[in-house]
Amino acid sequence: MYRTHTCGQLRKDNISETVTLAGWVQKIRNLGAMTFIDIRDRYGITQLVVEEHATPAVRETAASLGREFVIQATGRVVERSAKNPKLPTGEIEIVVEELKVLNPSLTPPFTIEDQSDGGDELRMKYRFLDLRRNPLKNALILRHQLTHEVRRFLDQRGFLEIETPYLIGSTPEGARDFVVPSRMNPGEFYALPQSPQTFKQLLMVAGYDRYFQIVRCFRDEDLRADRQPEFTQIDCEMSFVERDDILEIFEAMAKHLFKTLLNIDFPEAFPRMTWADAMANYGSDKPDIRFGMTFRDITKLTQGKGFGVFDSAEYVGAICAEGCAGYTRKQLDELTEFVKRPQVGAKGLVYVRIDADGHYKSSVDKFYTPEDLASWAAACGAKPGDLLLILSGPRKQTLTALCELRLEMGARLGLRDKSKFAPLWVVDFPLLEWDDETQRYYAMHHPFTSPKLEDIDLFDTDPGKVRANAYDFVVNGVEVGGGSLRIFDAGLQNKMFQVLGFTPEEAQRQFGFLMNAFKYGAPPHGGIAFGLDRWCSLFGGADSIRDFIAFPKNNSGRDTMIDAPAPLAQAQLDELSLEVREPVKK
RNA sequence: GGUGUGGUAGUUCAGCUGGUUAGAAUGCCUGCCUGUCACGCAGGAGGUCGCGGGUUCGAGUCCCGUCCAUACCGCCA
Repeated sequence: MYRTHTCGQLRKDNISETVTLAGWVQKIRNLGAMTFIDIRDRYGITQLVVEEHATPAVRETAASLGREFVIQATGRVVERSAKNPKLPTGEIEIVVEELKVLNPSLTPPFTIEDQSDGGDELRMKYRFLDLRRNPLKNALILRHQLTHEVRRFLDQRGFLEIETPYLIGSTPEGARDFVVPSRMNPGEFYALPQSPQTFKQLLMVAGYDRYFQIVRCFRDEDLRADRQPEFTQIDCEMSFVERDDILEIFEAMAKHLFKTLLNIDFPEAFPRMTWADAMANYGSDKPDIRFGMTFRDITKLTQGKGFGVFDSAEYVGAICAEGCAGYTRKQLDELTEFVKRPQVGAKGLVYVRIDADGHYKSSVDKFYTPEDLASWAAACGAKPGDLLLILSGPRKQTLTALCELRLEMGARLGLRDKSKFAPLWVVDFPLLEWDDETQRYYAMHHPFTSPKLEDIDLFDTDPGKVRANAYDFVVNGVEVGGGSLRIFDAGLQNKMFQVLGFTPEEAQRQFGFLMNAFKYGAPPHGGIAFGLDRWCSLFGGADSIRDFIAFPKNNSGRDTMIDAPAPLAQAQLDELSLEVREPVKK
């Protein structure tokens, strides 16, 4: 038997018991005649003490130890004379009678502590050591609890977890596919799924009316802090449901997760906002509604007074920063620099200060009377002490820039508190999105999304105006889920492909299997998929999803620990009928 | 594909307008220490300044290129 207890288990109640612990050496403090050894495992840390009267063998072994050695110690649990309130086991220690090195360790390249001294790159290369640290351990525990609660919740409501294939066919729509060569079919390729979308729809046709899967998805696109090439979705689909049936059940799931993982109650229904309102008031399809500061369109109020910048602008929008009238010249200059950054993309920033005594001071005093400024303030609901920040230009671009400015102001004013959660449903997304480059419409969600029936006439006149039965679940400005009602009529699906510029032959080749299935009694259905990694980072109060994935990829899509991707041997290439055009430079 | 930031002991970093032998902290090694828990004290080892080229009497420092990392933009149905 390697151990009788874990390193986080022993308390005062165990005093005078003889126990055996096994774990890693966290720290050695040699005081000469006596040596303290902190032994660590997944469950905690316990202090071992090797006293002067220990056997020579024990003392010799103790002297030979280094950090991260795997050891086994047997001894008696005693009450400490000097207690450590920082440790759950801090009231006791083990007086070592037997000590064994189960395996030595090289000195780790960084410290295995909550605040490690190692940089990201190094810790990634030695991920197996990094995972010994509490922050990563806790992140993985959170992930486990989250998936466990999801399964529990959905199982109780009759959802079946069904696996779908990872080796499927490639489709050009959407993100780039990761591709896998087929040895048995030379020159042909599988693709890894970007999502199990079509398979879950086929399961609906098959009659499995409540399906879910916690499933890996793959997208060969550039990475971000919150984007990995392989990521995990909580993928769900239901039959014989309308939109609100889906929103209600998954709202209940979200509330269950908030309650069980963070002990946060949401007694009210989550707010719902149309996509059009989200864009007009927040300039984003995933607004952070932890704070207000919504946009006000003051285009009409600002034009015709001789200020060329506003007069020629398609859109003039303002936000009201409460209590910021005291902003200094320097702070306003900083904000101007901020909005001019290429990522924000505004040309300049106009401000109006409403001083405590009700006087107005703006950067455009030359062009506007105090009455003009007062009318803007009234439109924005501003009061003395507030600051209006105004951007102008082409509508779409200005809304985006104003969104960035709003988020920046929210951050500066401390309104984006990570311990607060503001969930939101964004509904009625547009069905299609025009792409200037390729001069065609693309499905905003995916090509199986059902249009709203009342908009169906617009298909022939103004396809860009057609709204979809599509919805996103947004928390604190992060898109954590999205879904839609699906098209279940072969004729309508054909129409959709037509609008997307597919010839009937192309549609048949790529999605014929689905269209064919729809001819055999497809029920009305719809679903939603949640980003598990993002949900973890949100609950864990982190900006990056990487810490919630045991073995993530770096920014270049590489795993530096196992050194993947890597070139293939020629024999392997030959077997796969592959030729590498340019040798890999290394 | 683009923009910004970074790359100097094992590790995290400092190193000014170019100028003797490139520093600190921590880790590591040795010795001392009976109540430590960021133990303490004394000593020691440890460097291709990412790589290549250029400017210069002289480059960690300036210039060009390149590689790597990272945040963002494009991209992500």
